[in-house]
Amino acid sequence: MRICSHCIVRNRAICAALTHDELEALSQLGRKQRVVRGQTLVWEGDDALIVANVITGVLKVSMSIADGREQIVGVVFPADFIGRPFGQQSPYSVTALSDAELCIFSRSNFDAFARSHPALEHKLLQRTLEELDRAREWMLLLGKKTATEKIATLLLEMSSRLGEVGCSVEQDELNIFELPLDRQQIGDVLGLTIETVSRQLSRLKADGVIDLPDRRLVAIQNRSRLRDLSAAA
Amino acid sequence: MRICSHCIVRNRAICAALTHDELEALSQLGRKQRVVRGQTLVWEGDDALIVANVITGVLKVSMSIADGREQIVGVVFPADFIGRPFGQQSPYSVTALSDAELCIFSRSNFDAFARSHPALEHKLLQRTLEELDRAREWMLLLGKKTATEKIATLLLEMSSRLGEVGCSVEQDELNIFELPLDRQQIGDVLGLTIETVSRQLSRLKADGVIDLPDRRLVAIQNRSRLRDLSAAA
DNA sequence: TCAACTTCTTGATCTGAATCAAGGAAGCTC
DNA sequence: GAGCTTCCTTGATTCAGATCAAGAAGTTGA
Repeated sequence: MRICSHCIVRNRAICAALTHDELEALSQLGRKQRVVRGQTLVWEGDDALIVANVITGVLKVSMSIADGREQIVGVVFPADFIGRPFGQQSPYSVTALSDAELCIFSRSNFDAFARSHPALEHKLLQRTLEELDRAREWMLLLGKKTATEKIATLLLEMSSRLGEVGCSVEQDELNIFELPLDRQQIGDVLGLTIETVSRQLSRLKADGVIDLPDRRLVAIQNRSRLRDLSAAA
Repeated sequence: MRICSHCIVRNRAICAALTHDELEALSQLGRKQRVVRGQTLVWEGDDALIVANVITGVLKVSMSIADGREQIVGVVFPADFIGRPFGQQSPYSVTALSDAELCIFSRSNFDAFARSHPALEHKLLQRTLEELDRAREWMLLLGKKTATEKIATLLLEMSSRLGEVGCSVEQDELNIFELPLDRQQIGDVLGLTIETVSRQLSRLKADGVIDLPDRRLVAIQNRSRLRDLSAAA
């Protein structure tokens, strides 16, 4: 892996904190890896052996209860960081929602490198703080929002997160996008059943707030109405 | 503030990362402050002007929706860190649940100090990663657990968190403890109403799993049963 | 000691979302 | 292009927890 300078997420991933030489050193530790949709990289409770940067694709972070109930606790996009540095076990599973390309490191190598490169740790800290903010925002959604508000919030969030693309740090709010989640997974993100998700989406479509050209596509037709429905702060 | 060496949380707070001289320097930036129960240190959406270490007392971190619905997204104990470093606004409020003593810093001073002391940033990163793990664990609870499971999980969590005390890094699981939350706040942590909380607690008492000697005290009488009820992983 | 208040408990009823139950539509395979 | 399979939608019914309502228990203060 000696191609960081061509990496399409180089300006947005945590690697952006490093100098040319440092980047070269880090790249020696990592390797590029493709994963296919459905593949699980890390299992909940297993030793946390790897960390990675996402180059392309979308992955889910999930936790579950012994009887099989599952909650998706994070959705990971290009330029995001995956894994649990400085921890022996991973408290969650990480699974690809689409085919994806990762820049993967052994956790112990990465931990050591990070400890000796404060600029990288600083970026990682900022990422983790942002991730914590997002997790807490989602706790508000899970604990207090209605099904309609949950769906509206998710659609707006997806529109925004999927708008961060390529190398640029800029982002757009997309008005038409492909959901990286099927209906069951939407339910697992929002704490709803698949039937409730389907009904809510049908109703938003019937009300002309969105259109659903096919199973995965969403077109936002009335963003301000959607924002009202989301009970955003 | 030149008394860090006598601080009762010195071994457990993030300051433990610092040498004697560094600690001296940091202490010049901070001041000790008392807050009373109910006092709000930081308001959701306001500029994030301060950060702090908790010396004694318990505080809540909360987020809310415009119509007043509130979700408690974190409970902060002695030796924990409060605030949103490296961010302009605080996305959440921080309010004292009991009288408390804090070691308080201006955020900008703290940010600058942290950036030039990697060992401190490293500790802060570890804290933030642990906090993120806890937030995600709570997302599983909010999204997928029943009222009984939620209450059982909270009681076990409180028993464990309140057992981390004083200067020592050791901890116990307490079998009798005082809840730092009233019934409404328990509801706001768990995504339940006050009535449901009250009913669930009454039922656990009737079943002999716990005792409730008064409004705030909880005695765990059958921990393994409580653990079963919590649907722990 | 009592009045006013706050907090908590308990009961009755309601309701939003879950569950149960059929189908329908889109993709794949052979 | 017939038959699977997977995913999604829609309808009927149920139920866990919310809401509405009343009072009990504890607290504060004169």
